[in-house]
Amino acid sequence: MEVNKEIKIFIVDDHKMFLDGITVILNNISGLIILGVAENGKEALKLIPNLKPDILITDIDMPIIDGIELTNQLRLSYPNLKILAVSSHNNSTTISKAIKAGINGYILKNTGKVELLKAINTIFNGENYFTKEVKQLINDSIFNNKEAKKNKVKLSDREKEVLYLIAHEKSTKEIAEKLYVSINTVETHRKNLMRKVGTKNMVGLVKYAIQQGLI
Amino acid sequence: MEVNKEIKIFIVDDHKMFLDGITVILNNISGLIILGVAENGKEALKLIPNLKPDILITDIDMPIIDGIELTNQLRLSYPNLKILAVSSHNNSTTISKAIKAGINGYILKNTGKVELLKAINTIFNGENYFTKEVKQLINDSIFNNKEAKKNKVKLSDREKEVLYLIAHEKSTKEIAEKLYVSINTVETHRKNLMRKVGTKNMVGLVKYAIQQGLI
DNA sequence: ACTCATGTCACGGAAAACCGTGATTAATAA
DNA sequence: TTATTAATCACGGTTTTCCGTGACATGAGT
Repeated sequence: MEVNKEIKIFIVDDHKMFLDGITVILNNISGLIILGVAENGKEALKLIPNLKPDILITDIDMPIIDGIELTNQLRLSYPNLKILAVSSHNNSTTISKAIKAGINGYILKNTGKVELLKAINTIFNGENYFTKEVKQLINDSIFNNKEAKKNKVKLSDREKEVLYLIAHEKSTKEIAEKLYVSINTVETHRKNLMRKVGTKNMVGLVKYAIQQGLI
Repeated sequence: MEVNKEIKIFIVDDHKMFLDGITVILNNISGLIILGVAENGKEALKLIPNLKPDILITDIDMPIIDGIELTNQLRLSYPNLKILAVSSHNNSTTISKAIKAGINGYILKNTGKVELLKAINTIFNGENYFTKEVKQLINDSIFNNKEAKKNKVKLSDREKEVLYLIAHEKSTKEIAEKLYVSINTVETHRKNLMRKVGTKNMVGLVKYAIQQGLI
């Protein structure tokens, strides 16, 4: 088992215990290299230009320069730097700001090591990683539009069944036959689905179904 | 940073060097526990019932009882056991058999540690994990149907544009207005899209668009 | 020179989706 | 008890999608 790439990491946190803990954890994982650490944003800004890490793991709540301000200052100069925010609490305003600043991931301090590794791997591979709770908040508060409404509606079992079949490219007629009900009934379900989901056609329904993981 | 869960792992490989290597690597990662190892399938079948691992990492090519046979024998008795196949070569027949046997993941021996960890985390969380090359093979050979064709077709720029708008819930009329062409033209594009993608309606197009990351 | 893909447009008909409105039954929640 | 929901069905009308078929111009590649 060869190592293809080593991920160079820089960590910023004003809590020394946390800093030490995460450093030990990540140091014991080959494939990862801790290039350096800092206890505040100012120090981080000095060190990062020379060290050129792949990933910056930063606390959000820090004195003077917090994680968001740090991200803002780094984002333009280092567009390829992946920034993983680690925070002890999750309020939507902070998360919203962090996302706007351009972080690539956001996890909570009470999440396990397994998820930390997953987050690191994910953002290193160019994707964003947000922990489950944060995803929920994003849906609930930032996307305060159609999306939010989409996620609030409750579909009945029958409606889910119909939606599932729609998303599997079945026509109304086919669905009616499959469920042993009339075409009119299926059309009513479809209408109700569109009303609940907030869309005007099948395309919206399919997108919703995929987004919700119903297919 | 607390550890939520520890992942219990059992490893089978007839190459002792590989076995030692992977054991050392994984032992250095907290969150993972190597419960035991075996150099052949028979030995593994003896040890696994007592050790009850979460994840079995097994080589595919082994004498007497190979990884696929091992999977077949374990799958029924231990439905919750996650099995990660590790193989040095990737031919579609083997992969096909492995998937039918019920493995949860398939990676290659030349992949890095980072991906190994990703695979372990992924299958531990109940999802399947297949390395990129394997995914490609799956698409090319096993799903020798619509899916394969879907991934082979080339859409023209204009078609992609139309597909993008379709997936954004625009009607033919709206698309025609937006692109300054006639409705007939948009319908032709849509027809060609459906022909190329291999579907009979908008639902299939949207699913394709999402799958291809066009929206 | 010829073929092929692309992009444009047209026509007609069948099928399906879309929309509004209303109704019945059963079960459940307030 | 009353109100709400889920699930069922109906009807009529409009709009859109779906399908086949054909045509023309352009440009790139063989």
